[in-house]
Amino acid sequence: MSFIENIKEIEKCKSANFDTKKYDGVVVLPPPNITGRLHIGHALNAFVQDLRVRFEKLHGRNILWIPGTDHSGIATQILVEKSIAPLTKYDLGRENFLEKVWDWKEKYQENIYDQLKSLGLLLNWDYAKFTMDDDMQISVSKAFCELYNSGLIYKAKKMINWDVQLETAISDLEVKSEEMKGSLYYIKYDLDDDDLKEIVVATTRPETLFGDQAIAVNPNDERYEGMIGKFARIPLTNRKIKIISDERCEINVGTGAVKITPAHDFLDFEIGQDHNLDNCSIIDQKGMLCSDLVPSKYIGLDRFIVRKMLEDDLGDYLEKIENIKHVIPKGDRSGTVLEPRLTDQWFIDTSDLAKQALEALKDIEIYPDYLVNTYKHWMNNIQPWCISRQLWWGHRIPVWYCEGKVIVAINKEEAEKKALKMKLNIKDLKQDEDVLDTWFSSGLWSFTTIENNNLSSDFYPNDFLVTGSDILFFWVARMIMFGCFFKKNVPFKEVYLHGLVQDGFGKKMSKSKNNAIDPMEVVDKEGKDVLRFALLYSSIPGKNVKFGDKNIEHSRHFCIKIWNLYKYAKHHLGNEMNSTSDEIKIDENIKINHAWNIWIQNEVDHRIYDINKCIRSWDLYHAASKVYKMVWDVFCSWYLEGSKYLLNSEYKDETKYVLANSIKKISVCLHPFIPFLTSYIYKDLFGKDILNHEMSENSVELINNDEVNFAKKAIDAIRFIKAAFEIEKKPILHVTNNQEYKNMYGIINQISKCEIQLSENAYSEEHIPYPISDGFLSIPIKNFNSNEINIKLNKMKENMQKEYDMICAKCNNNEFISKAPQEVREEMIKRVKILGGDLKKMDNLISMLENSL
RNA sequence: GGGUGAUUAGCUCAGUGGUAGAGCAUCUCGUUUACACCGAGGAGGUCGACAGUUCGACCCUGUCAUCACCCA
Repeated sequence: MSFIENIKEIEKCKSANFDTKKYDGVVVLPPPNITGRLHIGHALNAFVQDLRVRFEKLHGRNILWIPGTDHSGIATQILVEKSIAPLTKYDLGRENFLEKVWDWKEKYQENIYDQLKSLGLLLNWDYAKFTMDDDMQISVSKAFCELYNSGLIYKAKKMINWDVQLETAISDLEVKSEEMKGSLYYIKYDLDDDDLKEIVVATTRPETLFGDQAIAVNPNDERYEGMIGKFARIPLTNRKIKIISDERCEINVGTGAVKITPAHDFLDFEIGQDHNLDNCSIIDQKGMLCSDLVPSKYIGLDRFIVRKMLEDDLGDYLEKIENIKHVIPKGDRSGTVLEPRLTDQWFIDTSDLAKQALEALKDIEIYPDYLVNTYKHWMNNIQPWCISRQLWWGHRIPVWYCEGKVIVAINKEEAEKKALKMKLNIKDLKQDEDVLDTWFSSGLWSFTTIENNNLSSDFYPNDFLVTGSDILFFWVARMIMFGCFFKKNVPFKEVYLHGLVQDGFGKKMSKSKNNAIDPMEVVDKEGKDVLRFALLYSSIPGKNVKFGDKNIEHSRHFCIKIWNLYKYAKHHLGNEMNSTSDEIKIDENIKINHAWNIWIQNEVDHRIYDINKCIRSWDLYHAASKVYKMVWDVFCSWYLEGSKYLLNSEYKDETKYVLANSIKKISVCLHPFIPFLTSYIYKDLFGKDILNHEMSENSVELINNDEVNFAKKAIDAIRFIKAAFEIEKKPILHVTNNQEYKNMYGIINQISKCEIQLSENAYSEEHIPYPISDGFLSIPIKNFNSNEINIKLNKMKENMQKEYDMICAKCNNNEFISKAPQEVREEMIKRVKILGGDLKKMDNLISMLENSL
């Protein structure tokens, strides 16, 4: 059976049991939208959390990990509207349309849940929540009322960014500025009292000229000194507008004179307020021209069409058109050019919330930490948050209107009660048509999930939050603001923000570019563990994740390596299986004597401790790469190879113990990264569920092991010589060393495939003596090309000499001697001694070879 | 315009005030013993540029260049 077949079988097994009545903490899954399928970013996000949940479990903490989905107002509504085409939502009416959305929700929520389940996560499905569940909706209404009663929510007529395609207001965060090519139109306005004089205004939006209320110039602009206070006439309609002066008008832009259309531009609005100008709107919610200020031929036409028409219609009034590049605000979801509009909207006054959210930083660890600055910067420049949306799908704003009065209540019954108290006619009670920004309910997620699952309030704050760095402001910041306001405490103790998953070349994954990797396809083809390790091993903190087939291949190779490690262990430990329980019996009291075994136990313990430290600080890339090194480079390439000798020696029993015990520890350490494979290995070898294992957590110092160092250096040297000189397959290694490292000869022999002989004299005509620290290797060579060897040896000597000279120069530098720390000086002196000795040996070797020619 | 980060091997990226690292790719050699989905070895780098601090800088500090992201 191939590895893939094996792992597919293994992954079919249910993950080890994790049923517990008692939880020590709560973590929430960032709820995916119900818009479709999971993408690779969801997989990364889920794996990171699952890693930590398993890690904590292995350290004795049971974390309740709560799944859920998000109703995602705008995105879902767009999709459902598309799905009912050619009908429109207006054809169905609000109630019928919403029924369609709920059908959609049922279908896609199940889809998403199935996909999450196929990733093999420790989510507890009994606690799953949807942002629009009845109880969650009540929580949202309550939160709205509380904020309203505290004076933090208010309704106001303000300039907001309006999406003409979606026909709704959006928040500042949903605006994406894009640099585009555009035109600057220079338009002449006749002066009212003097037909011969004119004022030229530069604008990028000529179609708004019908809504002009003034022309502004800078008070310091000498060109227009005499014109301030006079009147000009709008071309085509001849309406009179005043020429005003305002410092916000930039002298160097265009002609220095700008038209002021308070209803259609943020700055114009401000200027208009200060100069008591009217706010006549001439563009409707669809981006069409309206209002009786507009000539009838343009009414009902799109703003861009009118712009084009005006290029002709303005005739002589249009002085010139200049090509420019400028920044255009576009809707994040729809991609259409946004229209600043003056409308009634609900806002949250964020200034106090932001203050608390900044103070809260002392109670939250943000990883990677440089994002703290980004967070602070945003909080310090925060604006009121527009929370109302002119959509149908979402949390309906819990506000009722009755006989001109405003009633804020958690539901209709409460609103009626209040209306009756106010002696109003409840027949006139009408709820606000708008819904809330999706992020409003998301902002409450950290505690509404706890409360609506009837969990103890002790579970707040959550242990941690893992999410994408792209929603730091949308979600993380809002959760912190809301957490501090509603619960008087931060929502979570730690936040880990991972990057976006991009393709192997750093490009955004998208269906149109055909570079998207579907996590479900990878799971089908490669297995959950392979996808998981591939993603974890690619996610460098603070960077976007570059992810391609190479990453998957690398991960697959690693999983196969582990599989083969297991096969080796099974083969050598197999006969130690207890026939009844089918598990390896480990004698805990066995005495470990051989240096190779002593070394690996210490090495593994030390590395595991180090890896755990990385995991705790959310440095998963380094944790994964250290895991990789421990398994491949240390355990398989060194220890395992040596154990092949030991398992046939007098050290057989202790070696079996060390092999089994190390694999046990390594499996547990690996488990959060590669759960299915390790569960299987652990269960098969040790007969228990891996998640019931408890890791010990002592800091372990690396102990220097001279014997092992000697063996490794000897093996390195033999390998080098063998490769460099292409000597015969089984050379004899003469060791002039004393008996100190005798125990290592078997291992050296096993790994380097050399025969070991003790020899008093390293120098003889058939041998190349090669210096290794604390001894000599004497390697016999025959049929060698002496010229080639000479070149190689001299090159080696050159390198040694270079290093020797450098260190000598350092040691002879008085300033170095007097200023460098003692340990560095000692290190240099030690190295100069060793290098000096090696150089002498090398010299001897070279001259000996030359003499023998 | 403001902010944050980056610039290291052909590619993707780690890294540390004291001799420059990994994976992939490339080249050479090697399949009897967990693994060719493997093992051994080689080649390949003025660590973006210029100053400064330091006994010593790829690392710290400044300036500049280029790139990326975020906010206007």
